[in-house]
Amino acid sequence: MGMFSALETTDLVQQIARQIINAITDGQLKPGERLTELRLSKEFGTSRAPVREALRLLESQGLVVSSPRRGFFVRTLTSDDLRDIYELRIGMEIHAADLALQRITDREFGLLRAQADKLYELAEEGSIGEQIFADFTFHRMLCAFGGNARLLKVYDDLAVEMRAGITLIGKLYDDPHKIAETHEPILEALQNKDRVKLREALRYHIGVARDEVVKLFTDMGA
Amino acid sequence: MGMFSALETTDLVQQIARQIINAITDGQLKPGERLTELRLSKEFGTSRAPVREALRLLESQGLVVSSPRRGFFVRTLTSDDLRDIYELRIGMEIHAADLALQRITDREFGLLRAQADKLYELAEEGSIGEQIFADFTFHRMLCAFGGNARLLKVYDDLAVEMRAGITLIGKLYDDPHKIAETHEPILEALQNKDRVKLREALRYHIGVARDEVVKLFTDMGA
DNA sequence: AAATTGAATATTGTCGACAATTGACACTTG
DNA sequence: CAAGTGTCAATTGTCGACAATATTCAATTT
Repeated sequence: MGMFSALETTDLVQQIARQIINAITDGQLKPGERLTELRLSKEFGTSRAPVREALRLLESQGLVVSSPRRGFFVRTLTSDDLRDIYELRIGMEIHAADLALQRITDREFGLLRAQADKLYELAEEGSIGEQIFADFTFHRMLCAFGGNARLLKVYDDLAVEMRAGITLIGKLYDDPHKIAETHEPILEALQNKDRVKLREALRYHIGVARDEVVKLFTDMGA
Repeated sequence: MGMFSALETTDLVQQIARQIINAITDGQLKPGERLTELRLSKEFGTSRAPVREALRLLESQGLVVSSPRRGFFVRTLTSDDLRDIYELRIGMEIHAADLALQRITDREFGLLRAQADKLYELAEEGSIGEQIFADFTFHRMLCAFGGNARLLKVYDDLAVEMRAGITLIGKLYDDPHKIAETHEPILEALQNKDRVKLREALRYHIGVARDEVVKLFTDMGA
């Protein structure tokens, strides 16, 4: 390893994309809202070109939609979309966990255990945002330990959409203590190398989240 | 229904992206090859702007990679990449099939049956390209019948990469008759609504494909 | 000869401009 | 007054240009 670390190449497109993502997942930009290139480029102090490229990037991630000659709009999530996203998440995460079962190291398991413990802490004294982020981190770690880079990339894309959906709902979908506890069967099955139990645990765990999210979203009248 | 159908809005970016995809999956553009914007824009007779946007689109699909200030390159697939892609495909397709099991109609099952029969026909008298496409269509139909739009989109993205990998290998990875036959257990399990058998059949079927593809690819010295 | 340096060339990142298209709104017309 | 038409401002699609950066390659040094 060299003496110096690579300097941050501040890619303008990347920066713009990041900011728009944040604005959407924070709820500052509302679903269906029009994103005119000129307005955005003025806010960022750039020309329209990098904004357009950033928007295309976001379009491929499903965060915004475009129709030719009409421009870009923040994607409107329906309850069907949310159901699909969580449903897909179930399938991917079960598969990742299945892969992780065969290759997880003690150190990695320890990291998962620690992350689960963090959930208990945050259930006592954390903000909703922190709880959601910690929960997400647990599941992302599980996917990462599956060792499939392509899967992790898809999972991250899904996560952005999930976050947008949850922000839209605006409240936690269950008691945080209960959420923390439901991670135990997952860890247990992982430790015992029990594939069937692991699958069951994840299917149940995420299935509950899916049902709650869809329900809350539908109740809001979406 | 009106008298006229909507005129094709020939989106330039879309057209360019399509052409580049074809060139890559056909093997005209080789892995690692540099894609300079000026050269492409000259070939297409456009300016660089739409070319850049098309390349970003392809980047998000994983077909090309870019590094800042250095430009775009056709993605170089490693055998690890191919393993990851097929591994992920196993997980997604099992999940899609699981969903399809619960909701598939007789008509849809008939379409799958017909597609499987087509594989036998093509094993006798079809080109390799036709066989691969027919096989792919069968599996894509299975995913579609799962009813999850988001999953189908991810699957399609994966398919583009799979096709690029197969083109790179340049030959079929197994006896076409054998390939056709291995679809029977899938159809059987689907008809009998046997989730476990369906999962097993798919895992085996795609697992064989994964192993063969990775093996051929590694043998080529990649 | 191998490695290093430096100038020349090629390429990207970004910009401002212009034509084509869309959507809104006032205006005509029956 | 409803329906349709024409006009105008706003916005997108595309382009060519320029500065910043990367790559190439010949000259130089070790």
